[in-house]
This record gives sequence, C-alpha cells and structure tokens, in this order.
Amino acid sequence: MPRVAAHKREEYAEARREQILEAALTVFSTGGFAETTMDAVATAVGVSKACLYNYFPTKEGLLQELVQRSRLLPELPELIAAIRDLPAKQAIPQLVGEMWPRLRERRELARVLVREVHSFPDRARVYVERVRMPAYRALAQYLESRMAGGELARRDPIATAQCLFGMLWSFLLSQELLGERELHPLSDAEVVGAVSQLFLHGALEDGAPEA
Amino acid sequence: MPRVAAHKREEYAEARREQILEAALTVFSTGGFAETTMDAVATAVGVSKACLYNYFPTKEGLLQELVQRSRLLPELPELIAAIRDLPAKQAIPQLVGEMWPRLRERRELARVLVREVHSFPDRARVYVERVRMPAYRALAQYLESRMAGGELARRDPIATAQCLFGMLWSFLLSQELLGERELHPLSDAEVVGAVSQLFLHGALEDGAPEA
Amino acid sequence: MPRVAAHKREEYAEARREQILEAALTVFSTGGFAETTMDAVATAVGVSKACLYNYFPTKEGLLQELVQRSRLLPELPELIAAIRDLPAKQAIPQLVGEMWPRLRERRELARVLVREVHSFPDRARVYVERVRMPAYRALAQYLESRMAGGELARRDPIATAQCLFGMLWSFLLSQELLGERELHPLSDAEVVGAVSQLFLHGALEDGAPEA
Amino acid sequence: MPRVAAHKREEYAEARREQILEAALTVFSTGGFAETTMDAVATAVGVSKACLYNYFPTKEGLLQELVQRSRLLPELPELIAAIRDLPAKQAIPQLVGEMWPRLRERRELARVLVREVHSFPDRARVYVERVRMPAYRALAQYLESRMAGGELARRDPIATAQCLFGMLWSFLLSQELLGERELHPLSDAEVVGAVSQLFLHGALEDGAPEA
DNA sequence: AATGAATGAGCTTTCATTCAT
DNA sequence: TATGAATGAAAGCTCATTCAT
Repeated sequence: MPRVAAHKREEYAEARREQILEAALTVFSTGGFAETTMDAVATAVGVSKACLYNYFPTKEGLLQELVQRSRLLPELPELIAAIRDLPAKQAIPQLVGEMWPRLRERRELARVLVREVHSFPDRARVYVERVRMPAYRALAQYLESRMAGGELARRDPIATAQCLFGMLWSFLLSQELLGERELHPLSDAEVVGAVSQLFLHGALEDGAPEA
Repeated sequence: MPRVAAHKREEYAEARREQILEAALTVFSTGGFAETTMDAVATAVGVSKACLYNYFPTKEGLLQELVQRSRLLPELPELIAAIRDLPAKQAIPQLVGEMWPRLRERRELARVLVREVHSFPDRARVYVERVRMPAYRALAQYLESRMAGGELARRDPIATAQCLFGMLWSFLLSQELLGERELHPLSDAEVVGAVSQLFLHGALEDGAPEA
Repeated sequence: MPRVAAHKREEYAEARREQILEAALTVFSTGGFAETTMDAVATAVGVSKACLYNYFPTKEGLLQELVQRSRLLPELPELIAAIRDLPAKQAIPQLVGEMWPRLRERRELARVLVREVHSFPDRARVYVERVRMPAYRALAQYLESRMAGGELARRDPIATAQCLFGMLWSFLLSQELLGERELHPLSDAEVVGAVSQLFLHGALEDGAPEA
Repeated sequence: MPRVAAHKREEYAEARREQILEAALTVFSTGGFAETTMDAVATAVGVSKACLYNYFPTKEGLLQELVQRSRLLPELPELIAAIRDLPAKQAIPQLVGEMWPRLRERRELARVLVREVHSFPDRARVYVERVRMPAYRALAQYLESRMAGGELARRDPIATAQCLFGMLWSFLLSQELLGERELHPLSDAEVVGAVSQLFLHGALEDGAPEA
C-alpha cells in the first residue's frame, strides 16, 4: 500500500472519530449518558452500532474521550492575552462579554460535563485537571498582575477567579439548562453586566453609609 | 380498625418512606441514579427490593420524591429573617457564614441534584420552582429593601441574588464534589470570606486609580 | 418468616438448580456449550432466560457447576467394593459388565466432558481431580491387592487401571457419540467381552508359539 | 496467460491455504474453535481477516478442511507394512513404539478433533470415515492374519484393534491434554510398555492360580 | 491478492417491575 | 407488610461475513 493511502486512511478515521464524538455530544446532552443507547448514538452518526466499536472500545471510553477532548473555552488563553494590558475595569467586562456567548454556544458540552462528571472520580479528575484548573490559573494570573499593580484588592487570586467563573457557570446552568430563562429571563447584556459589575464593584453602593 | 391503629400505620409508613429516601439519597449520590439498581437501594435500606414498591410506584417516582422533598437550605427563611434589619455589610457575611456549612453538610443532595436534574425538563422544573426560585426570591427581597435604602447599588435583585448563590454553588461543587480541594484547598473561612468580600466590595481596590 | 418456610425455600431452590443443570446437560450435549444459547437452556428448563441468572452467575459458571457435580460413575466405589474379594478373572468381567451400561446411560455427560474440558485448563483440572483420578485410584487399589497376591502381573497399577478405563472410554466415544455403531456395531456383551478378555488375557493365544 | 503462470498461482494459493490451516490448527487447539475468532486466525497467519475468505468460504469450512485433511497417523500404512511379517509379540511393541511419539507430536490436532468432532454428526462422520475406520481396518487386517496363524486368539479383529487404539488415545488425552502428567507422569517407554504388555499378555500373571 | 471499513444478526447479561405467598 | 421468584424488555458488545478499493 502506498504511503499516501495510509495517510488518507488515518485522516478518514480521525474524521470519523470526530463525527462520532460530535453526534455523541448531542445525544448525551439531550438524553443523558446512561440513558442513551449506543444504538441512538449510531443512528445520530448515521452508521451501525457495531461501527462505533471500531473507533471506541466501549461506551464509557467514548464518553471519556469526549470529556478528554472537551474544550469549553479553548479560546480562553487568547481572550486573556487580549486583556493582559488593560485595566480591570475595562478588561473584565470585555472578557466576560467574550466568554458568555461562547459558553452559551457550548451549552451541550456544559450539560454533559455537569451531569457526567460528578460521582465519578475518574471522569472528575480528568475534567478538573484539563478544563477547570487551567482556566482558573489563566485568569488568576491576570488578576494577580493587577493586584500587584494595586488596582485590585489583594485576595486569593484562584478563589477570586473561581468567583467569576462560578457566577458565569451558574448563569449558564440556570438560564440555558434548567429553564430559568422562562421564569426570569436575562439578556446577554444583562448577564454580562450583572456579573461584571458585581465582580468589579460588589453590591454595595459606592459611598454607601458605613453601618 | 380503630382510627388510632390507622394513624400508627401511617406513621410507620411515613417513617419507612423517609428511611428509604435517606438511603436512596446516599446511594444515588455515590453511584448516580441511572447507574444504581433498586437492589442497591433495597440493600442500603435493609429491606427487599419488592418492598420498595410498596412505598414508591417506580424508581423514577422515588427520585422525583427525593427532588420534591429536597431541602438544600430549609433554614433559609429563618436565616434571612435574622438579617432583615442588619446592614448588608454585616448581614451578608453572617448569611454566607450560616449557609456555607449547611450546604457542605448537604453535599450528597447537591450531587444528586446537579447530576439528575439537567437534561430532564420534568425534574428540572420541580427543582427550579421548589428549590431555586424560592431561594432567589427570599434573598432578593432582602437585597431589594437594602437597595431601596440606598445601601446597595440598584441592580436586578434576582440576578444579584443569583450571583451570590452561584458563587457558593460553584465552590460547593468544586471543593466538595469535584475534588478540587486537593488541588486548591480552601478553608470554610476562606470560602465565606472570598464570597462575602467579593459580593460586597467587588474585586477592585477601593479608591483604585480610575483608568 | 417461619423456619420451615425458609427450609422449603432452600429445597425449592436446590430443586431448581438441579432442574437447570439437567436441562443444560442435555442441550450442551446436543449442540455444544459455546454453540448453545442461554435462551435454549431456558427454553429447555421451561423458565425465562433471566431466571437462570438467579441460580448461576454466568453461563460459564453453569458449565463449571455441571462439570463439578458431574458423576460419570458415582457407583464405582460400591462396584469395586463388591469385587474386592473376588479373583480378577471373575471380578473384571463383573466390574466391566456393571460399568459399561452405566457409562452408556451417561453418554450425554460424557459428551459434554469430552468436548468442554480440553483446551480449558481450569475445567480440565476440576475434571481430572474430581472425576478421573479418583476412579483410577479406586481400581488401582484393587489391582494392587491382586498383584500382591500374585494373581496379576506386577505393573504400574495406575497405568493398568488407565488401560481398562481407556478402552471403555474409547468404546463409549466411538459407539455412542461418534456413530461408529452404524459402521461396526457391537452389542453390550461384545464390548464387555472384548474389553474384559483383552484386559485379562491379552491378545496372544495362550500357549502361542514363542517367536 | 500461459499455463505456467497459472500453475504458479495455484502453487502460491495452495501454500497460503496450508499456511492458514496450520495457524488455524494452533489457535483452535489452544482456544477452541467456537471461542476463537477469525481475527485471531488472521493474526496468527499474519494476514487480514478478509484475506482468509479468499481461501475458505466460511469459518466452518476452514474447520471442515482441517478435519478433512487431518492425518493423525498418516504413516500408519507403512508402519503396518513394516510389521506385516513379524510375530505379534515383536510387532506390537514396535508398532506402539512408533505410533506413540507421533501421536504425541500431533497433540494439537488430537485436541481439535476431540473437541470439535463430537456433537456434530457432519464433522464426526468425516472424521470416523476418513481417520478412525481406516486405522482400525489397517490394524485389524494384521491382527486377522495373526489370528489365522494361531498366534493371536480369535476375537473380533476390529474390536481388538479398537482396544489398542483406545488405550493409546486415552493416554494421549490424559497425559498430553488433560494435564494428568503432573499428577501421574509416565515416560514414553512406560506408556508404550504398559499398552504393549497389556495388549499382548493381559493383566493376569502367566500361570496364575486359577480361581 | 489483500485489506480497512462496515454491518446484521445475535449473544450474554442486567434490571425495573410484578405477583403469589 | 414483606419477600423470593420470575420475567420482558432492553443494552452493550461481539463477530462472521461482505465489499469497495
């Protein structure tokens, strides 16, 4: 067999893998991992069930790969790089404004993660180490530099970063996945504004009378 | 049969129901709802599998009841009542300080909710309407009164409440359920402090140089 | 629950187990273990497939139990006891005459053993240790006593016993299981006679001219 | 295409067939026919699974061919020819001494036959007609001539031949395939001696006291 | 001639649920 | 009320076989 063909083969196989992962994301997100059959995945991909097993060893293996490859915010490094030299007052709204719509777009992945990652230490570890911690660290680094400059209050930068992501994550789950949008809808601008303002200024009125 | 006997019988049945729900919470939290068999629940309760069906119509019904009865923070009304007349600067740390350890204690329930409630609109609705919205509203009411008094900045009180709960929820998931405690441990005081400070004052240093 | 009921339960369960084993023996013998589905076993028993799994953990476990409990010649000790004090010339034909029809009756078990026990060291060990060696030893003991009395030639008693069983086993396989009966049929008397005579006297004509 | 090329092609194909059969024999012997996948066969051959189907129509066909071509003792005619004019007392030990090591060498084939031939009338017929009966007949013919000469006792020559093969077969299975060698090891000389002696002289001590 | 990819059919095993006792 | 026994309905996974290349 000529080498080129082998190359094409690999390309083809990789494309198939991605095709399967994508379809799996959708069906797992819609119906839950345990509740979704491999038949359903196969149908979504448009191949036979047996074919899936040429690409992933087990159903669990498919999920693992999904979590492994999951990139909730692959652009985060760039987004942070873009605000590196901006003052927080300007940087945070910009950053949040960029992150929020991206997170919204990836709500399917978010749903799979939030559902399948708890209770399963193996999956959780992969997720925390590959997805969460890097994000914390990237933001914390920025915050730290601004704390050093006296612009931000000196606090645990990781914990502070977590506060920001926590608010966003919470809005994502509630607005996009739990249907709170129907009970208390918030526009993108409102979410971004609420999170940015609170993160920067807190809830207190400036110059509020000291108790 | 005399009324008394009937009463006793009902008491007994209710005790059994609660016994089952408690055991179910533990095993569902540990292993996930779909992944846990009714046999496992029965074993945890110490009765036979068939016996469970005298108290709950189906496995799903058992979960529904669990979510239905779930009280992540049943004490919230009292806690809020206790701070009603306190200024936010004092009230928020107190409130957060009371909520956080209670949430930590109820991490099993939190895990079940976070896992089983997404992807399933029925369960989600029950959860949002009975658990989340009431909590938002209770806190929002307090915040609103303090906004009216000029102590807090005028913002959407529900969204603001969500920000507070979101941060706490996020810390709960990451520290207690995802094992981030091993990568970046935070004491109770640190969590309470970080959330309270950020919520009240924001991340900006007071009197930070305006860009 | 009264003790008696528990007792009955166990009796019932044991009866079911035996019922399953019996049916399994038949279908495995007819169609081969690997080639036979659990559905076929269930149908033969007259219960559902799932029911089988209340009594045996796996298909392999069912076979293991079958081999474990297999008694090709449970009466052997008695048969040997009955000839203990008889001279070999009388004892061997009597013994062979008793063994052969019993083996014939158990041809189903023989077929399962001959098929499923080779290539699988685990199964083989159980079979050899529990079925074959005890039989060798029982016969060898008799042979040894007769060798000591000068009636039989002094040879390895185990190997000699194996020769006798080997001939019988071979006739069993060929006549009953391989269909040689159609090509060269042998009556019970002929088999018993051929084996006994050869075992006692050998093929040489007495007083045959020494080469 | 010239005839020569066609010839070469056929030679090549036949070589491949034999290569496949040889590898199949090994893997079937090790793991059992039904339990072995075509993938395993292909791997053992060093070709792709699909390639096998260019040489054999089905997995069953592959086995059939294996049984069909199986020669447990292809040299038997010569071995018998070599003893034709020898007296039994000399011929039998010589014959057994030649057969036993050959059988031992072919234990893989023996294992496949013993496992795959019972329960399947089709396979059994092929095996009996092509392997067993010819062997019986060849030996029986020799025995018959010696019976005619008065050297051997007059008995059913086929049955007598079966006795000899039966003992050998039995030792082959138990020593080589069932692991009895570890419990009661017998050297080649011992096996050959035991079988030859018993076959010729029987177990009785010559001139043993008549009961 | 050889193979990577695909699949239909089928198998073992699981489990929520039922029911007679 | 409690349960041991039974089961229908899947689900995950396997594999002999096919076929375009």
